[in-house]
Amino acid sequence: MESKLYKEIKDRFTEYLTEKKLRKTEERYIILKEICAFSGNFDINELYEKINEPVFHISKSTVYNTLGLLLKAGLVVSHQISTLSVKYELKRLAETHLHLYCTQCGMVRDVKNSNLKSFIYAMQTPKFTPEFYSLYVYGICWKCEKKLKKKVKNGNKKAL
Amino acid sequence: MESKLYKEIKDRFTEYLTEKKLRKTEERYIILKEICAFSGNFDINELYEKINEPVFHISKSTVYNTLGLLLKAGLVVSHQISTLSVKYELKRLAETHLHLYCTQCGMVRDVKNSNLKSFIYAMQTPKFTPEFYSLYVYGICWKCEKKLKKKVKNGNKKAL
DNA sequence: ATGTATGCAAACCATTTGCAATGAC
DNA sequence: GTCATTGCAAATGGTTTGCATACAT
Repeated sequence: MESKLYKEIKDRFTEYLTEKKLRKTEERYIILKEICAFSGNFDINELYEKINEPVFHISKSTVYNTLGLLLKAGLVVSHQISTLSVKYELKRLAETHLHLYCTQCGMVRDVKNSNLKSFIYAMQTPKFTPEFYSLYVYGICWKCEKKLKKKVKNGNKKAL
Repeated sequence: MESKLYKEIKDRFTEYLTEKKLRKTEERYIILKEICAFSGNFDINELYEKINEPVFHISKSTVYNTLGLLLKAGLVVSHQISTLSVKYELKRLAETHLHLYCTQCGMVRDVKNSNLKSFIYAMQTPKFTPEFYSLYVYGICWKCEKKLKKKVKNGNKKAL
């Protein structure tokens, strides 16, 4: 099933490949299709596993390569939050998203906020042409907060 | 010369170390002092070189260790923008800053904006307790824009 | 036919880990 | 004296690079 979103973004990717005289390979479109099926952020491993399940084989190099192309084409954005994981997201979705990052468990939750875009683009940024933004809010998620409260009750004063 | 900022943050670090029963070593205070001397973001190498110039020697392990502590203590925040560089910043300064990131040359410029804080904390974040945020605006800096215009004039259509 | 793309393996490099020696308490 | 911290060296692991083979144009 080809989603409406995929169809639209696929066309823009094709335009990009044509303009830059790059090849339209099957792998690239398979990767893009799987990316469009995510509703929010994902990392390279989630994408890699999804693509190669259960059979078709596309190497990690190619996944990296294609993600790089999509970043350059402005169709995907990357969020590097912690040392251990780069998250990617369709630019289209990311534009109205902000990202809640739990500093305890590393969870990232995307939250929609439609005021954000206009607020940010209304700001002055001298000598700089903005193209995109990303907002991370760091804090503690609900689950971790519960766990922490338990610990405090038990008199555990160590470890934040 | 001990800055006012350093004095204040040093006291909060001391409180933290005391509370957690950690040791107050000379190295930790030297590192904190140099951090306070930055007016905006810095990376591990800039910090490391500044500390060990021209004589005193503190190892990179210790710098990493101390940065980790300061992050836990909530005195410093980290921004991981690209794969190759984690940037750090005093939380105190970062709270009113947003970050302009040039996707061409990798430059990061901190810009003060006093409306930001209240706008962001006014947002609803269900099941999540926010503690800090960071906003990156990606785009093209002035210098790179000039260079790109030249390239386009010369008919270079390749490489974004 | 030409030269880009794929996919494997090896290289890279920032960060983390292990551990003996040091030093804060 | 005890045990956290330092600093070196080695390990780790995500990402990048090199190159032979495959394939889009």
